[in-house]
Amino acid sequence: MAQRQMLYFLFSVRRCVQLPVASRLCSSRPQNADKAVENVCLLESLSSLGVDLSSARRRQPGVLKRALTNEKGLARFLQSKGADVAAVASIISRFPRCITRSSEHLQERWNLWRNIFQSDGEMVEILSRSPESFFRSSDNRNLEENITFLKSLGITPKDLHRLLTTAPRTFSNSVELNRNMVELLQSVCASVGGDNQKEFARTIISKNLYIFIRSTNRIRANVDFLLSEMKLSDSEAQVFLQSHGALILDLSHESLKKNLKNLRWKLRSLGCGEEDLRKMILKFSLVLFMSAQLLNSKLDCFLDAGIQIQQLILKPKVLDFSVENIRRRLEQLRALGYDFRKHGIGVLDMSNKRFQEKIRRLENEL
DNA sequence: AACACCGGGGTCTGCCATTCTC
DNA sequence: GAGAATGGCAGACCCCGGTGTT
Repeated sequence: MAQRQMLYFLFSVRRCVQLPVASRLCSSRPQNADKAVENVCLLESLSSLGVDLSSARRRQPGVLKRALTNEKGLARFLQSKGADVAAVASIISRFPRCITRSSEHLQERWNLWRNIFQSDGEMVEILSRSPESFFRSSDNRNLEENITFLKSLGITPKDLHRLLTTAPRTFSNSVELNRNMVELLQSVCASVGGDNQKEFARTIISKNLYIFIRSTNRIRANVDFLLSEMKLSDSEAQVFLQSHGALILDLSHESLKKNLKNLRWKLRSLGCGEEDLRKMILKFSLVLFMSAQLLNSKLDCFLDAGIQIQQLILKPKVLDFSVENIRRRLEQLRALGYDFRKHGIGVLDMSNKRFQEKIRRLENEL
């Protein structure tokens, strides 16, 4: 008991609480010899929780050598929040360092996240999905500052929730990293003549929830590339970046270059020029998101069905649907003798429900 | 009623390399 | 020097329906 009180004292004076409270002190060897050796008691304890030791060892071998850990406390904590035994085992197996967090630390971090979520269950779901996002950093002050910072940008509670749900890693980034990203976005805004930098950044974040888990280098490279390749005017650039263009920034720089190169090549081979390329991208930026192979196979589906490339350039949104969906629809329309030259391709740009209704109407007309 | 325009919603981790800290 | 903390990367859409117009 005295030992435990001593531990309590030690933890309370540390800035980043990492040590366990109600943990096992089981070390059968002297300190020095212990260094390179796994803690047998810990291994047994983890096994009893159903942890996949080989997975844990492969990911973070150092954790298995620690004398002090809090796996039991962690398990109790997570179970009290609604996680089942299998979920706890899976979390530890995938991010073993989580067992080095004290119960107080866990409670505090949980509370900080919980302010943004609706329920514990929702959080358990995210933690099970991505244990690393929650546990990788032990800095609760940084987490708090992050939330304050993100709120200060004017991000709505709804978007904050979406951000934490979709890209939970954002909240484990250092505030500096996140701030750098916002500053980059604001400088981009200024460089394209925008006057409301805050609004600009907020819009891009809301459109692209993954932005904070990308590097500023990537975003900068992609923005520079897109603006110079597409020769956009300031106002075009502002609109583009604040709509679907925001999503394109996610791509690895190499993929973006590759995809644009392919699209340019494909259009040229069909007799189109730079203006057609620009038109297509501005109308439906996500055309750049598609891999060369996927894009080409979709375009070929349409062309093979007798649709003109100019029709696709004017209505590129039809490329948004999956190849299977496109094939199915084209087949249904072919069976009905649908004439795209006469009726256009708008029929292909509908939700499935609406499309099937349209097919029924066409059948009745026959 | 049928169509066109438009924007929204879901989705993303697990690993490696480097830097920091003790 | 070991382990912890942090930054960065690969991978590469699809679908729905509200609403205004004709």
